[in-house]
Amino acid sequence: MKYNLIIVDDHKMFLDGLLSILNSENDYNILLTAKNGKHIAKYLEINPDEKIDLIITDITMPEMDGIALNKIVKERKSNIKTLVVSMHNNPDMIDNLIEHDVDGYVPKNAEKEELLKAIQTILGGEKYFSREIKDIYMENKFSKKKNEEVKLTQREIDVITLIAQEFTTQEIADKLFLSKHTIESYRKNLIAKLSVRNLAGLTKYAMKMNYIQE
Amino acid sequence: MKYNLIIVDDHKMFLDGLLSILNSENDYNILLTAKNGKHIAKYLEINPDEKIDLIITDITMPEMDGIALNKIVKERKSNIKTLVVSMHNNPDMIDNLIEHDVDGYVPKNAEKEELLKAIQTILGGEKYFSREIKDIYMENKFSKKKNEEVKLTQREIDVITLIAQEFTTQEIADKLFLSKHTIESYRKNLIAKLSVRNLAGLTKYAMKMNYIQE
DNA sequence: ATCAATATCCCTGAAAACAGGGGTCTTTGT
DNA sequence: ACAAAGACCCCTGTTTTCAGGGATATTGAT
Repeated sequence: MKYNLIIVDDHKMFLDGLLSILNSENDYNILLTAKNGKHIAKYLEINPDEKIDLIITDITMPEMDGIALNKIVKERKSNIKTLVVSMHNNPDMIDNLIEHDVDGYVPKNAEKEELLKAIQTILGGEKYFSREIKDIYMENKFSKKKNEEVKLTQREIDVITLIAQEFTTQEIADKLFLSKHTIESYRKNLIAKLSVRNLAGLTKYAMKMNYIQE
Repeated sequence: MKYNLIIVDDHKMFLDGLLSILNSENDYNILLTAKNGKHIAKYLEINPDEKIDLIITDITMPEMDGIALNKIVKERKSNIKTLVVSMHNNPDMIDNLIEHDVDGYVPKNAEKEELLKAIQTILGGEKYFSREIKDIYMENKFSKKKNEEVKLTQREIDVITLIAQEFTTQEIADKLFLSKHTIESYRKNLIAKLSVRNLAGLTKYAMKMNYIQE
């Protein structure tokens, strides 16, 4: 009996690569491929009883990315394993995935052999993370300890986002229906919390955290 | 007689994808694959007389990226065609490639058929760019006209870099052995030139231009 | 030789940011 | 039930930014 796999990736050529690797193995049956997580989420909803063993997914995809997909799968269908194959090694993404019980993570520049090993390991019930990914995860956890878990409230995120979008204090106050003084307080707290010196530091933080895109 | 191709990409799995696509065609002989442009540049140097028809390359790679590789190939071996296959659609990268006579550009999310068409077109002596890439290129040229080529002097780059690194005006003045007033003038000019509103805008520009990494 | 671009410096006044305090009220967890 | 955390507001005084005008000296290209 073959394992049923689903592959999600918005890069056609990469998909072809994965397919050619997996088709040369006999144990895997590719149920479905898709360009984004939304298709898969829908599919799982419509076919609740189908036996699906593993979903292999990229991270950056239009509409619904791999982070969101993994979250949904683990919340609704925790018996389905998930393996992320991505070229991104953003520590926060990795952290998010691991917190949401992803079963494995292999970078896209990994050897074919490692990918197959990851799949086998995961289907065997264990987790598989590439050395590189483990290192990034640990490094991140370690340095987070030093920074003493800087966590912003939603309101603070609102304010820092607007600051990074080049709005003045008064404009932000108007937008949020708050007093100018309140915004000044938030800015002051943000600068202290994030250990930066001024607007430039706040802006960089906002970019790093993807509060703004530009 | 087969065409001799070289493929450069640091993502093993993607390489496998390309190989499986191209091996199923009979016209192509894959001479060599590599993980970065440096290997290829070396290879071309050592084997100056080998008949090479086309180099297919990614853009982001360690050591020597696709931009640099294309430049070198076109400068030293202009008879070798180059095709970029990348998921990046940064207008400046595309612009750079086209200025340096790249023969084609196909995004990684293109269909297999489009890739093959691109290769055939290029080997036939014409250029091939995906609709998407052409659009980005034209859009960029068009909007550049509007923005009237914002070009910063080296000194301005120095100043904006330090600003984005969170230094105060006085600190920047000290570092550059200039008066505080001079830095203020530079900042004023930068804000005008770049059509931004404040430090946040300057910081974002500096990041976009890679003046700072963080 | 000359002209444009660049680099440098200065001033004023208004607006904004910043440091460092103060506070109330509501929500949330235990 | 009560403490902690968050959201919200205010004040004073200093520093910095920003818009708007200047100016001069050097350099590079035509």
